[in-house]
Amino acid sequence: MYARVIVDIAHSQTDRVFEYSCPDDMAVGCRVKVPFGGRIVEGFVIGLCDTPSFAAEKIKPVSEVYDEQPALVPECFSLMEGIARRYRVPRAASLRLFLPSEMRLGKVSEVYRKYLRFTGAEGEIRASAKKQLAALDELKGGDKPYTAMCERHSRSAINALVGKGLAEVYKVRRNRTPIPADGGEEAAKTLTPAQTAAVEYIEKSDKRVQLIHGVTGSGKTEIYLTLIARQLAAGRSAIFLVPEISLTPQMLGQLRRRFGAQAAILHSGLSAGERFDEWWRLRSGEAKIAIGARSAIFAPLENIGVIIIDEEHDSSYNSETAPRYSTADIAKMRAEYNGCKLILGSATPSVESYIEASEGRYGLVTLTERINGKPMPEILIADMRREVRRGNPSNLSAMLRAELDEALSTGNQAIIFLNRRGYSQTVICTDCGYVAKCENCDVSLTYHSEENCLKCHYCGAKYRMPSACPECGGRHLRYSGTGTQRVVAELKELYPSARILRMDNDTVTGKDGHYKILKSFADREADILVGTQMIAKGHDFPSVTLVGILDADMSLHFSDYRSGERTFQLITQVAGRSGRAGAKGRVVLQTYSPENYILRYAVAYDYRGFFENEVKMRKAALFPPYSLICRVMVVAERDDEAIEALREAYTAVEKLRAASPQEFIFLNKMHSPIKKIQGKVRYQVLMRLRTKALLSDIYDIAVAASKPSVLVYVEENPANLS
DNA sequence: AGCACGCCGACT
DNA sequence: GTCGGCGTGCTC
Repeated sequence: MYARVIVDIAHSQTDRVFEYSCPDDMAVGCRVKVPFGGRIVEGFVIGLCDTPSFAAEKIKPVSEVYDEQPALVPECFSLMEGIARRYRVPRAASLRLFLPSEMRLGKVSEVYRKYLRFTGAEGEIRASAKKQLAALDELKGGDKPYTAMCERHSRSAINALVGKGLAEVYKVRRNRTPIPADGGEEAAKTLTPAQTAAVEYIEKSDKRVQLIHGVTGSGKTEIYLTLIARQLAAGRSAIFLVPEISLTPQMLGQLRRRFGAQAAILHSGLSAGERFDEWWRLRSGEAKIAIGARSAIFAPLENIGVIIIDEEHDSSYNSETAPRYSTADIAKMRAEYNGCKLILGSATPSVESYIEASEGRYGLVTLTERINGKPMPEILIADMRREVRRGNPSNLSAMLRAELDEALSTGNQAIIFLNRRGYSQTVICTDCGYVAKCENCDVSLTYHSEENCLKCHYCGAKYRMPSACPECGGRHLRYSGTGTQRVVAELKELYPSARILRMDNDTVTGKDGHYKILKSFADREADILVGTQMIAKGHDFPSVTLVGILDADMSLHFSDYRSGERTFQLITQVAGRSGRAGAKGRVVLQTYSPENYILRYAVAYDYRGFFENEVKMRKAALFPPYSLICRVMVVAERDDEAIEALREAYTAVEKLRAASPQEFIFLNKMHSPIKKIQGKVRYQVLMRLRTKALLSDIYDIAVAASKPSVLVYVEENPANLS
């Protein structure tokens, strides 16, 4: 028997199948150790054959087999090919996605618990061997843990029994299963007519992908859970994906209560051992539901009955390291392979997905009513231009302050949203115009008042806050642009008795930091929560009646075709935090562009209106999905090497354009908007293409232009252009 | 990716 | 005369 092996070396030159002789009981999907060019490396058995296709005398034997049960499910091999081809990575790199990282290099092994069992064999025990007799007697009453038996009867006695064949040791894998079901079991809730209709529609539909567009609080989760439960009942498994930030203990506890040990959780907050065990519970079939962030799409499940991607518009579903896969793409491949549905859910679907649904390629479920029947909070627009004219230097408009007064005096809570951490965005010298910049990155530094220092938000470097301008020695350094720390300072002055909590990257520390702050706010240990993007995701705060959005414009004026979409999503999501249970909520939206159409649609909760406008705009201007924006990034330590690689890539793309000029709407090479990050220079070839026809050629160009010292990679419709 | 094999400069 | 630089090439 011969094993067809992919060695675990992610390099184009080793990205081939190697053949090794192996025992006849070898199984496809096992991890093995094999001799490879004078050393031993890990590999994956991707196939078996009886006759080798390589000179038999050169074939070596597999040196070690890791897994009793193959770690890789059969589906992995078809996905491996798909990913390797689609994203131009070696097959070893695509196979690594299917294994938890701690499983490679033998970092974590399984934890076993040894048990003793009476074999039933007849054997001689002298009457004087009292300990052995007593131990055997106990064993006859049932299997016992090995260590406990040793303590009770001494190890020598136990080993003597084993030696005589009267008892035997067997191992049971012990699971380090995280997040116990604390509150017992939770029964399925009765579905509303709208939810029932949604489940029925989805199950009857013949479309592979289903989009659920449901307003905040419309009960999407219960639909997901019902779909999962029904697949489990049919003997199939399920994958449930949420953005990393939504994997809160509350959310996981809810799933544990509902599905018990059938749910396995895969996420970065777990210890290596926990993650390993949860993974094996899925692989062995003990658990049937994989819950996690993006990477859980690679869960080792067979016979998948449904795949769910909640908050499908969330950008965390795109991988930022090679292979730069889109989770929905992988999910589609898996849904196709398993013949199951892929459910995409969101209160603000991505324009791309909604186009697919509105043109009939995806099924579409629309939920317009909230479960509790409460209307969506009213969104008021505060015109900040008028505040400036009135001479209000504050970051808080008169309208927001009046609403804050009201909320606090009635004993309710408020959330203030501002997507910028730190105290001030930058420090500028009003004498000479000097702006403090990072030495490693081409960005201005953010002032942090708590540590009285300047921080770089791209590389984390800290600098001492200068007392005078380093350029001209001037003493007039001005804090320009507001961050969360400054808002907190301002609120403290205005509301000295209010308890204020801040949540951003600086206050969220440790794996539960995020949750701790939210819990403390939910427990009413604070009156006002000031935070960045991370407060926008679906957490329920029943007593929040006011949400303030300080600079709704910030994302609006980026020169990015998705800025309108992002702004709409952000406002809708943040607004959804207000008035979920009790009194009617309010939202104050501060802006310098109150007439902007994106804001108008957001205020009216008019997704359709926003969508139709957006589609018209993108069609007319040929923006995605009516074109493909493609960026070849060149990142290197040395400027000359980067420029050389950039030239090479650009010349190759130009050659493509000469051959098919009709494909190109735009092509240029340039510095990236942020010229340097973490000491590495960044250049790009930017292009807009009519179709995906040339995409694979572009990937080839990037592979060809990269070197060990120069990273060259392709981004399709990049989420940001930094 | 690594490691071997292989051909040209400064050292005991 | 040797030790060692890292350029090319192979790994079942």
